[in-house]
Amino acid sequence: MPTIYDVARTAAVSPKTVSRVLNGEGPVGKKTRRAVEEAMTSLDYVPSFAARTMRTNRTGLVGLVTAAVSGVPVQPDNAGLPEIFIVQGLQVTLRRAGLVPLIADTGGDFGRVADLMRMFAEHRVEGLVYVAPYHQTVSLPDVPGIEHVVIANAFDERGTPSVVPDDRLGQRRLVEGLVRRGHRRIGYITLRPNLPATKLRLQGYREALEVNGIDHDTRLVMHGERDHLPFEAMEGHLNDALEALLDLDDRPTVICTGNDLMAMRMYGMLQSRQMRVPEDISVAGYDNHAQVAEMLYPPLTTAELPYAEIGVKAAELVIASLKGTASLEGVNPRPIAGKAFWRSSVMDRRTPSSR
Amino acid sequence: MPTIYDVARTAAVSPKTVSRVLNGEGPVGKKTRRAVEEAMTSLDYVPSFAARTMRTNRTGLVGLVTAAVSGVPVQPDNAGLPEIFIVQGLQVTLRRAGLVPLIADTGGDFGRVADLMRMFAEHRVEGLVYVAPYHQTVSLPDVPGIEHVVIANAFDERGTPSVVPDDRLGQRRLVEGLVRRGHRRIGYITLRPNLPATKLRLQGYREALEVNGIDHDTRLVMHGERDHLPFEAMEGHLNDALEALLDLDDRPTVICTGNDLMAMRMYGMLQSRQMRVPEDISVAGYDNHAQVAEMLYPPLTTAELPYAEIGVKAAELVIASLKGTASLEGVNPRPIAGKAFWRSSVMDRRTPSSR
DNA sequence: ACAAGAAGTGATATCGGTGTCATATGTCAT
DNA sequence: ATGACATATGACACCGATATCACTTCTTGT
Repeated sequence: MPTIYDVARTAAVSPKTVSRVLNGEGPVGKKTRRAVEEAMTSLDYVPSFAARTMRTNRTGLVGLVTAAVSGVPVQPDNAGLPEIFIVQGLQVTLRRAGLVPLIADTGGDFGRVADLMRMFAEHRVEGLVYVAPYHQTVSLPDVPGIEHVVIANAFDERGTPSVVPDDRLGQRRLVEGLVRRGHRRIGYITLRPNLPATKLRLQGYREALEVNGIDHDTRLVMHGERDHLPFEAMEGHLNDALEALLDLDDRPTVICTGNDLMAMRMYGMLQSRQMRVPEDISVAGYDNHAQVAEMLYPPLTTAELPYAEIGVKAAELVIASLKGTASLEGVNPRPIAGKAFWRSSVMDRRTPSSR
Repeated sequence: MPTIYDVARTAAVSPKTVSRVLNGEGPVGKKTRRAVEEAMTSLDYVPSFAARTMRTNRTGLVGLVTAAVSGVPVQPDNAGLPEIFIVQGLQVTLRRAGLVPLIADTGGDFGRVADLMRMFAEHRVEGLVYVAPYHQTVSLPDVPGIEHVVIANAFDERGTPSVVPDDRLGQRRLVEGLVRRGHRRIGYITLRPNLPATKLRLQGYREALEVNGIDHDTRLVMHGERDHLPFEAMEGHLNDALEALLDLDDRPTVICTGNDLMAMRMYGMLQSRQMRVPEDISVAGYDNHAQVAEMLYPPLTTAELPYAEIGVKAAELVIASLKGTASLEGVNPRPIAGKAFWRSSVMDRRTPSSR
C-alpha cells in the first residue's frame, strides 16, 4: 500500500505538501495541487487513519454499543427494531457533525458491554452511546479512556445524560384521544408490571382519565404479562386478562395493549370469540410498529415510540458533551414524546350531534 | 492518556517489556510481569490501536456495510430485519476467528456505499462484507485498498464470493409439504415479478408440483405486487389477486404468499370475506418473520429465510479469503436453504386412512 | 567447574502521517 | 529598486507502539 512518501516522490514534492493537499490546508499552488492529486490517483493512495490519528490525537469516532438481536431475546416482540431506528437517528446526526459512528453489537449479552467499551477505548473514540433494547434502567461499567457517555432508550442512577421515550405522555395522549372519541370505559392490558414503561404508561392512563373526570375503575387494568416468566408461558395469561375484561358487567368499549404485537394477538383472540374490531370492541396498541400496525386488518391505532428522535437527541447530547457546551444541563433521563396514530381499529363513538 | 512509556517508567522496565506483557509474548519474569500489570492498572493505561496498527500493519478489522433502515424504504416489509440477523451471524463467526467487525450503515442510500468503503480502506480493514436488504443483484464499486470482498444476501455479475437464500428450494419444500398434507390446488401470490426471489421461488413451486405429478395451472399464480409501483398503490392489486384466485371454479385450498406480511394482510382480506383460516382456506407465508408468524391467529405456516446462517457462511468466506484458502472455489452465489415451519394456518387435508 | 543453551531484558529503528518552524519565491507600494 | 508582506514549499521531530538484534543472567549436562 503506497504511503504519503510514495505520492510525494511521484509528484516531486515534499510529504508535507501532500499532507496539505489531503487536508485542503494552507496555501498550495495550483500546479502543485494537480500534480499531487494525479499522483494520488495513479498510485491508488489511501491515507492511513492510524498514522493520522497518532499524530493528531483526534479520531472523530463515536462508539455505539447496541444490544440488537439477542441470541435469546428477553423481549421477542422487540427484536432489534428499536436499535435500528435509534442508530439511524444517531448516525445521521453524528455524521452531520463530522463524527464517524462505530457500531458494536453485544449480541444480546450485556456482559460484553465492558469488553466492547474497552475496544472502543483502544480505538480512541471521543464519545460513546449505549443504545438499550427497551426503556429500562442500566448500570454501565466504568472503563478507563471512555468519556462523554450518553444512554439512549434507558437511564441510570448516576444521572448520566440519557434520552428515553415519554411513555407517560404517550399513553396519556392516546387515552385522551379515546375519550375525545367517546370512549369512557377504557380497558388496559399492560406489559410486564415492573417495566419502567409500564409504570409510566399507567400513570399517563390515569392522568388522562382524571383530567376528563372519569373514575378510575381498577378492574379495567390487567397485566398481560408477568415478570420473570418465560415468554411462551404468557400466552394463557394474556387470554385470561382479556377474559376478565370481557366478563365485566360494564364491559370496556376499547382495549389498550402494551404493544402492537399484543394488539395483534388480541385481534386473534377476539376473532375466535366472534367479536369484530372495531364494531364490537376497539383496540389500540403501542409502538407504531409500522409494518404491523398498518398492515393489520383493520389497521391499528397506536402510540408512536419516537426512536429516530431519541437517536437524534442522544447524538446531540454527545456532541454537546464533546464541545463542553452547557446545554448538557438539565435532568436525566430526558423524555421524548411521540404522537398517536389514529387508524380504524378504534371506533368513533361520538354521537353526530356531539361532534 | 498514558502511553507505554509511562507504564515502563512506573514499572521501572523498558517499553519493550511492557509490550511483551501486553501481548503475552516472549518470556517475561513473574515479578516483572506483576510490576508491569500493576503499573498498567494504576495508570489506567489503554493501548493505542492506532500505534499498534501502524507498526504491525495488521488490524484484524472486517468492514460490514449494511443498508439497514432506509429513510424511504423500498420494501417496507423488510425494514432492517434481515440485516440484523445476518450481521449477527457475521459477528459471532468473525469474532470467533479473532476478527473485529466494523459496522457501517448506508441509511438506505446505496450511493454512500463507495464512501463507506473508502472510510473502511483508511481504517485498513482486511476484508469487507456487503449485506443487502433483500435477495438482489448488486454492483459494488471498486475501491482502492479494499480486498477480500464478500456479498451477503445478494450477488453480482463478476462472481464475487456471495451467499444468498435458496429461494427455489425453500419454496419447493414448502409446496411439497402442502402436497403431502393433501393439497393439490395450490394458489401462489408472489412478490414483485422481477425480484430474483420471485423467479426462483416460482421455479421451486413448479418443481414441487412436477415431482408430484400435479398439473401446473397458471391461473393459480398471481403477482401480488408490481415492479416500479409505490408501495401504497399495491394494496388494491393484492386484493385483486386474491379475488381472482377465489373466483376460480376450482378454487385453491391453500394460498402461498410472497412473505409473512402479505400473509397477514391476506388474513384480514379473508376475514372481511367471512372466510376462516384454515377451515375455509389455508395460508402459507415466507420469511418466518418470527414475531409475526408466531403471534398471528392462527399461527402462520411459513418458509424460513436463513439469515443467521447466511451471515455465518459469509463470514466463513471472508475468513477463507483472508487465509487464501482454496475453499473459496465454487460457484457464486452460494444458496443456503431454510426449512419450513408448519403451523396451524395450514389445514391437514389427508383423510385419516391416508396418513 | 564450565561451556552451551535457555530465559529475561533493553537499545534502537521504524511504521505513516502532521505540527512547528524555517526558507524561498512572488507581489505590491513607495 | 527595495523593503514589507503574503504565498508556497520543505526539513525535521514526533505521535505510541513493535520488530530486530544484542546483551545479560540463569539453568543444565557433562
